[in-house]
Amino acid sequence: MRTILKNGESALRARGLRLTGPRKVILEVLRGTESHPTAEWVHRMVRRRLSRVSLGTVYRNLRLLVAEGLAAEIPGPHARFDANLAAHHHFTCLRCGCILDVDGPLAEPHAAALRGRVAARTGLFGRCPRCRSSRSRRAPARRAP
Amino acid sequence: MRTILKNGESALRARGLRLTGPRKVILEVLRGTESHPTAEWVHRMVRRRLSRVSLGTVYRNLRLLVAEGLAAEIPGPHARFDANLAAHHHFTCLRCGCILDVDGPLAEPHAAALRGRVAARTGLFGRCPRCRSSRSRRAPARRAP
DNA sequence: ATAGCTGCAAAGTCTTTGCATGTGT
DNA sequence: ACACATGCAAAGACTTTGCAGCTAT
Repeated sequence: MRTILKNGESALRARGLRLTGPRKVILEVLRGTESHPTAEWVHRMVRRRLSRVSLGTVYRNLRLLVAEGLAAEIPGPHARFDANLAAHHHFTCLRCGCILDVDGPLAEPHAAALRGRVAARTGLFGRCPRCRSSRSRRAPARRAP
Repeated sequence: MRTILKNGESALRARGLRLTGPRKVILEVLRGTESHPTAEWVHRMVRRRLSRVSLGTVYRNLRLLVAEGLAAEIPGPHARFDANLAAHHHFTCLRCGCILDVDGPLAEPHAAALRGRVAARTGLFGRCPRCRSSRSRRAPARRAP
């Protein structure tokens, strides 16, 4: 954890970006979770430590981390962010909204297009096993966060 | 084409949905393109034939087609829609926004989760070959539509 | 000192909805 | 007839941005 944070921090420094309080906490929150939090969830967590941080700042920093390659974004309304850059994919259920990590590699020929430093910015969409086996038209309770 | 439309129309009828002018044209436009149009693009095309159709109606019908399983949606701001339900995947470039079709199957174990009638509602995100080879930070001209 | 950040709030962008009016069946 | 659809415009949800005041370096 310490190492991870150091990495993130030095990565920022190396690019001439400042290590402000809000930014540091945002990075820590993002790296400290296995979930794929929304900006709002990150905001809530950050506020537990720095109560005056605004949602705007959270968005700005999240986008900055993505732009710098330090985090991945899962597009969509309620975009989710992920600091786990080890190559993996996300499966997003279009019905209940849950997100599952998928570790395996993709089959060629797409794998080639996904390798490299942006490899983690990937996603798969469909319906999760739970929703597929459920008959109702309504989605099951939406998973947090 | 005739068959395809008939299929779509009877599928709607079978569910007790009406075949109104706007709805018919929206379905035709969607089935008549290989691109992955946004709601706005569909709206423009529909208006060439029925000039009074509103964007709201286009959205309503697009969502209805997705809900009925007659079209797939690629989530995100500027959501894109696709009436090609043959199993395939979409690769979306996070920088320039282009979308490429990918025909191959996915590697296990995710493939299992994607098979079946919702198999087409899938997507891959990353950076397209063009953007990956380009050095600039700005995205190349956004591809139409 | 000073370029970069931040909080705040206002403005955007894309999408959904309410309501009165139309229209397939 | 009458339930379902539509057009219009207003409301929403989420995200971005302008600006004046802070703050790492």
